[in-house]
Parts: sequence; C-alpha cells; structure tokens
Amino acid sequence: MGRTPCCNHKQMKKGAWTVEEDQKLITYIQTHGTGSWRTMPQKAGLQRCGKSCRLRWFNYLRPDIKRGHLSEEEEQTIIRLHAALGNRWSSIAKHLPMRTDNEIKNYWNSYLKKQLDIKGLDTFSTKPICTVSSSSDSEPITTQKSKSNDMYMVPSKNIGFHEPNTNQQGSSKSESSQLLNKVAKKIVGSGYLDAVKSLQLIAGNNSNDDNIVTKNELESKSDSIIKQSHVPNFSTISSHSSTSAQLLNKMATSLCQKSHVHEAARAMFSKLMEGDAKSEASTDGLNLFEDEPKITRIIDSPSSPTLTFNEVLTHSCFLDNWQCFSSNYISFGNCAASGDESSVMIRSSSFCIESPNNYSTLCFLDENAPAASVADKSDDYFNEILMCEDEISKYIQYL
DNA sequence: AATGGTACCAACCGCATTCTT
DNA sequence: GAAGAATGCGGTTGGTACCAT
Repeated sequence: MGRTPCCNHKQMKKGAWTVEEDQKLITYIQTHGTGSWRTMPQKAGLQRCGKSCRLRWFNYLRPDIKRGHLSEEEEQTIIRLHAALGNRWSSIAKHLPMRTDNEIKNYWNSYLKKQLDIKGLDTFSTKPICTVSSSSDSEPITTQKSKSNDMYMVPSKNIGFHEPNTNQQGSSKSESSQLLNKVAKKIVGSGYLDAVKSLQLIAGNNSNDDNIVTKNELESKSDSIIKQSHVPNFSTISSHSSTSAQLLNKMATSLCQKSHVHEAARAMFSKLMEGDAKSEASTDGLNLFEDEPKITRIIDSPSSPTLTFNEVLTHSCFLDNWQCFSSNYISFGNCAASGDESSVMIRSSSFCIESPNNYSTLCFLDENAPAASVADKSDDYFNEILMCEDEISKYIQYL
C-alpha cells in the first residue's frame, strides 16, 4: 500500500544550487506549473529531491517574492505578529506580501531578536521584560525565555552548554541528556502537562464543536484542573554538572511561572461568569458579534499567557470609542492574578490581520501598564491608546 | 596579511499532518 | 481503515562575506 518513494536520496545532489539547475527548474515550472514535486526533478532533468526543488522555488526562484532589506513597516509588522503568533513563520509570512517564511525567520533570528534584546523588550510580548526573582541561586531567567509559543527550549547557546552534539544520530547520550530525560519523565509523571493538555482540550473542543462548552462547565473544569496541577519540585534532584544544575533550576523556575496561565485562565473564566448576567443589559439589544466568540487556543507562556479566540466579526459599534472592531487575541500581563479591572488598559492598534470586508485587530489587555508609560509611546501602531473601561468590561462580559 | 569573531541566509533535517493507494 | 509517501513547517546547520584586531 501507499505511494512509491519520491526519489532515491542516495543519488540526489545536495548543497547550493547552480545557475543551470535554477534555470532548469524555472523553465519546467513555467511550462508545467508547480505541484507533483515527487516527479518534477526527473522530468526537469534535475538530480535533486522534490522537497529540495519545492524549497528552492518557494524561497528563492518564484517571481512573486521580494528580496532585500525589509522596510520599517514590515519590521514592525513582524514584531507585532510574532508577539501574537509566536514562531509561526508561515502564518506571519501570509501577512507580509512577497516575503517568504524562511526569510522572515532568518531576519528574526539574525537581526530582530537581537535588536529587541538590546532594547530590553520581551520578544514574545514586545513588552519590557519584567524581573522575576528566581528561587534558585542561578541567574535570573529573564533573558533565557523561550520565544516559542508554548514550549520551553533548552537555551544551550547562552549558558555555555558544552555537551557534545549528539542530536544528529541520537545514538550516544551525554550524562546531562540522560538527566534531562529523567527530569522530563518526572514532569510527565507529575500530571502538570496533563493539566495543561486538558485546558487546551477544552479550548480545542470549543473551537471544533458546535456544542459549545457552557461557561459553567468551563469554570468547573478550569477549577479542577488548577487544583489537580502542581509544579514538580526539582530541589532534590542531583546534577552531574553545574550547567545541568543551572538548566534544571531554570526549568523549575519556568514551570513555577507557568502557574500564572492557570491564574490567567481562571480570571478569564471568572469574568465570563460575572458577565453572564450583565451582558444582555450592557449590549442593550445590539447584535455586537456575528458569531459566538470561542476560545480556540491557550498559549501558556509565563511572560504573556494568551487566550486566543476564533475570529469574531463585529459591527463598528466600538468605532467611536476605540479602534478594536474585533479581537481574537487576549494577552495577559505577568500578574494576571491581580485582576483589578480598573487598572486594565487596552492597547489597540489599527493593525488589521485580514480584512477583505471585515476587520480583525490584535488587542492586548495589559494589566500592569501604567498609563503614562504606554501613552509615551510614539509608535504609529499604538496611536490609539485609550482608557475605556466601560468598553473593555462590555467586551469582556460578552466574551 | 593573517586570524578570529560575527552576521547573514540558503539549504538541510526531522517531525507532524495530509493525502494517496 | 491502514500503511506509507507527499507535503508543509519550524529548527538548525554550514558556507560565505564582512569587519575588527
């Protein structure tokens, strides 16, 4: 069963493409179009894997891509989209016409990330990095955060991790690797990851199923999940090296911080409950949303736990007060547990994700942002920074 | 001129998902 | 429905150019 293999990899050429190869690929695609990458190399007279041909075409040869320096506007777009989407380069690339995901990824890794680090900005949330005191003796973790959405990478480069590189074959494991595997087993055994998965499952069910989980169910489920989960204690684990110890301390600290997402979710669910009775009156019969908002994803980043909603299309009822027609990202600051609605500020921008006929706007609830510090920003994208508790509470209540 | 460090980026690799048989 | 290849995506590597010493 199944298909025949696409190519014999042993006979395939690797490395940089020559001008002749490029020309062959271009000529073939101009005649026959893209697709059927499996058979393309042979038909085009190329000793390349179909995968390699596809990559070469999409990232370099196709005519509808723009190469060269990214503009200021493109740069800002990447920063904001990365703050909302994380390392989903293909999704980010869709909002930057004529730019490839590979180019954006390279630009981010080689330039933008460093620029943001220099400026002292958290590359996930684009907010200033908060200083979180570590319970361990190791250095603060503030600069070691993963830039990924929902997982934590081992920051090998920055902590002097001198273990041999065994990831290519996976045959020989260092002592540190073995130790980390043991830790991973402990984490899995603790039930913490199950708790996170359960939370995400709720979100997943909510987005895929017409039978939406009721607010009461969400509240009770989130409660039980929060009660069940606990952060594993790494203090008794012995390490074989100081770097491993530092790494483990960082992991432990990171996991402790992860409990914030539960608080964030809990606060959100509480607001859902509170808003239940009030929402009808506050919307005053207006049909604000064309579709029911549903939680589709929970990004459990400790620096910026985020609840992602499906795209909610609204009429322009908010237009006079603030430029957020709809919101599908709600990102909490580091102290979501504070939950003081009066200090909640919305930073809304006129930045549209996709808007053939409707608008979708990124919208961050920044609970710790003092009014002055945000208002001082001169960034064009944040030129609509307004305190509007009534609108915020109305929106939250409806959600 | 030689050397070392850094930045850039094309290309590769592995994994997850989708598709075909 | 199962098996396995094709495809798409994100992480990483390695070659090259450039710059500082």
